[in-house]
Amino acid sequence: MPELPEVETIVRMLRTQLVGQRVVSWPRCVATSVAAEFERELAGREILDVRRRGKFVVIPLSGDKFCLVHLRMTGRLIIQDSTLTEACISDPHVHALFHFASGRILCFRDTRKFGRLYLVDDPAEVVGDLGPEPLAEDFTSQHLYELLRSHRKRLKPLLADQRLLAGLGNIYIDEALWEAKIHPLRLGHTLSMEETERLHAAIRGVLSRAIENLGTTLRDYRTPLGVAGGNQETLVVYGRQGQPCPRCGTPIRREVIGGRGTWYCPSCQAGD
DNA sequence: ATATCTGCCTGCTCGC
DNA sequence: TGCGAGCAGGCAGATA
Repeated sequence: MPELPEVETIVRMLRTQLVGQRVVSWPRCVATSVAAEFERELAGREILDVRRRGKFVVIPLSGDKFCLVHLRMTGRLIIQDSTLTEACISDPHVHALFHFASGRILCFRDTRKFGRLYLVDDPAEVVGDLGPEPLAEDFTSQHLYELLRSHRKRLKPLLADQRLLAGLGNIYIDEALWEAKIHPLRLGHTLSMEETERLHAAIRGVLSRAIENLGTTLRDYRTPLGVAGGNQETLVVYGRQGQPCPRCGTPIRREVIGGRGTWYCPSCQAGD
């Protein structure tokens, strides 16, 4: 499932491949009037940049429009040679296809159809409510401290709330909490400054490392050129119930918190 | 304000 | 072997 590092990896590759390209057509999308509108609106526009905001891909287009993509669980953006256009169109999971004058295509493929495409005048219509970027230079531990104190929520659902902090998902929350040695059920406002500094460093460290490794591939995620990420090798707790904590040897525990599978070390991360 | 539940989806795993 | 049940989870929306 693409979280911040996966989207960042995708955005970097798309940027090198697509900036300056012109959308020729949009031959296929879901059969709604909205899709027809998409096709009409996109044709002829040039891709000016490819950026990321939280887990969104943000594509500024010529003519003051923005295309935004959220991959949710299984969404993928794939760059291919147009010789494969027919194969893409006959793929039942391909829901949209950008054609470019260069002869390449960009496929939006999503087996579970949770992903979303947007075409808007202002990105704020879609991402206006997102919290700060955890990797931004000006996102300090003091900011995180204030953010944690502003809500009486448990850390797991708090860190997953995109309105409070943008980009974290199930995997990196669990990994960051393990690294910071903090229990996922702790109430955010009970963290000391020292604990907050540990969490701040852990979040940024976990995300930065994942970007260096081109993202975490557990099943579906691939870069736009079809390559799996390598960060799954570095995961310590996510999906590893019963396996020994590499820090203390205690078996990793799985618990459902806020409706999500949550993995943590009951010894290192004691005290909820 | 926060927690909990449902729906959206499909592929995969598990148990019979 | 085959099949149905249950599960996974980001997010929106409803409800407690």
